[in-house]
Amino acid sequence: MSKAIKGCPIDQTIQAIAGKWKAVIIHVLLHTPVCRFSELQEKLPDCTRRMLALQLKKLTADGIVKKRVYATVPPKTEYSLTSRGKQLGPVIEGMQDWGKQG
Amino acid sequence: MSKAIKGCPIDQTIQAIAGKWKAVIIHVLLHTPVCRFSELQEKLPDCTRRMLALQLKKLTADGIVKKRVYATVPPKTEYSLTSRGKQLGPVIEGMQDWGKQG
DNA sequence: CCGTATCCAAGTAGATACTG
DNA sequence: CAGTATCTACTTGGATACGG
Repeated sequence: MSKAIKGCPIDQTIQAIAGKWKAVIIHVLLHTPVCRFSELQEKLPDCTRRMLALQLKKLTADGIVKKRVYATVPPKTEYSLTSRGKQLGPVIEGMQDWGKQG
Repeated sequence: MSKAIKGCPIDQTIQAIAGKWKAVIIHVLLHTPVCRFSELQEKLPDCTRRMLALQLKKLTADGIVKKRVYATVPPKTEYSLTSRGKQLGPVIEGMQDWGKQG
């Protein structure tokens, strides 16, 4: 999302969870700690495969989500939150609560 | 930000605070409850007048910020959080904390 | 099953100049 | 002082088709 604001912690966080899907993906992973790609798809039916893969990549790059790949046939991957990712729990739940009151 | 995800509270919240500036504007207003336009400019030197005005408009439309205009010369406006806006406090502070650890 | 590639529409952000 | 207008560049998100 364009450029970061220098020395602004909030902006760091915004960049990490911004976009249409990242926060909801984290929310799913908070309640389902280990998730396969197809599970995430089922839980987020409005998110295309492309967007899901893209956002998971960003989340992984930011150290929020970790990915485990099993070299099996058919392939299998599991996504889960890192400890840093889990620390976003209160923020995400707070967003959930606020949204429910809207 | 494109279209809302049906029946998803988190998405509501994301849409309300997304973008490069809205969350930091709210943060300023949490610590300086009543702010003139020029005060906000001073506190957010990297935000152009245009962006500041735009985001304040969205925040006002979403019922997070309220605006008070004094019909004086020179003109004077004051921005503050609505009660609904203040309820975002914990979320915004949580984002601040998480970002500081990054 | 788990993605990537390509293409396109829409939104977001910045620079700059102008106004009541 | 507190905005708006215009013009442009970049980013995001969706549809669809293809690949390991």
